[in-house]
Amino acid sequence: MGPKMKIPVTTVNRLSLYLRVFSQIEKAGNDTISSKELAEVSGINSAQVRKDLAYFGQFGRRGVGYPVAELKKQIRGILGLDRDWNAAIFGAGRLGQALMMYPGFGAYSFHMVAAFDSDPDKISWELEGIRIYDLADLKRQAKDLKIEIAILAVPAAVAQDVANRIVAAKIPAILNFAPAHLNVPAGTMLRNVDFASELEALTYFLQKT
Amino acid sequence: MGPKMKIPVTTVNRLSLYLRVFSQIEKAGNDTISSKELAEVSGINSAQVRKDLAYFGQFGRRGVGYPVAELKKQIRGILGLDRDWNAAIFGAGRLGQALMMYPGFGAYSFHMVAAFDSDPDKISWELEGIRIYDLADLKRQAKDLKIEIAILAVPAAVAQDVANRIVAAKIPAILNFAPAHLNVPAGTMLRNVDFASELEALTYFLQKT
DNA sequence: TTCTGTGAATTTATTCACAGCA
DNA sequence: TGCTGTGAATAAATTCACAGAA
Repeated sequence: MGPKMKIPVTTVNRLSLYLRVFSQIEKAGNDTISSKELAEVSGINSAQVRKDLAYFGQFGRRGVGYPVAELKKQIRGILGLDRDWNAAIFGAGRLGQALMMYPGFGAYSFHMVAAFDSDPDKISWELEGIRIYDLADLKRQAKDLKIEIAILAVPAAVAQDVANRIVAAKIPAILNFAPAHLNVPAGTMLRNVDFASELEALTYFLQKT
Repeated sequence: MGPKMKIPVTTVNRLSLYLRVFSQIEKAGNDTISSKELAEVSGINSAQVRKDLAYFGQFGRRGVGYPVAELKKQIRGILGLDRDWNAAIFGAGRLGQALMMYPGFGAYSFHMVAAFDSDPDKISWELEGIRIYDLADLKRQAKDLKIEIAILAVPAAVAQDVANRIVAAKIPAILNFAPAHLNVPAGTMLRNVDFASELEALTYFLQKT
């Protein structure tokens, strides 16, 4: 399968699901896993699993399955997790602070290099070894600290404005936690983590019971 | 369009997006909005917007557009946000505590009635007026407090176990914040909020720049 | 005219089903 | 035999394109 082939976004999302599943079943000790087994624990069709993996190479062996350790390493490589990424938190309010302390980030391949806020009472503080900078200094710090990912945890009302500054500072990716819809130019990567939206989908389906 | 028609999940997700967009543009003052305008700010095709809304009724007027206030009310009703939902947090660690304090929940239609943990140092505490109960008491409290939504913020390693207890306590919906893949029976609604997974998708696309 | 509501066409994603390798 | 890798079939979601109401 050629390296130029276009990969569906849904496939990329499932690759991280497979990583989760691996860390959950790894103890089980088998050093290979079949697409059928991986599919069952993931709640996905087995042909889908094979197709997802086949986009990136021939990792499996017919009659045997996939070597777990090797496959895990491959997926991490595909997702770009074989190196560290510099991230910064925007908004040092409650959510931002909780995210600064969240052990999950460090545990994966993310290095939290800074936080930004515009509240003078917060600026220059440090939390979990992460310094809080003035948002007004963003352009300089983004360059000096080589920030690659912006984690946006500001109130919805100012989210678009802060996003604009992030774009202007040439940070190429934003993970948005604010319950707001952001418009960013094509060159900027954007993903949303919207609790409220997920809850709203839950209540829609709950209603129909 | 008949009420028996099956609604795509993607449509339900977009309905909450439209609500976000409304609260962002409401100040602009116009009392109607066209599918084209709504599509533009939402980053969606205008036929998609019309189709999404048409699943639930004929809310628009040809040549005019959709009445904003009315449409907003309709969407809230469709999503089940015209009444309150009792939710409880599972896991009173850092993430759980941050979620307990998160103003967003109350602001929408969610009422946080309890938290659960199994750490004796945390049990019986209260945070933001939310009492922390012993996880062992879940079955009784779930019934007494009429918990309808479980917000899971425990470590990944115990997430499946706590999810099993939630299912056993007959709570019909789970919003999972743990970076773990959960298996739940068909009668239980499950949605995942996985920061790490979103970051991993970002790095995949960042790599290719 | 403008803009909705919606069938038809298209694109994208998932699942089937099987040839071929270990 | 057991399982991958992958074309072909199917299903689902999106977009086009236009008839018809205001």
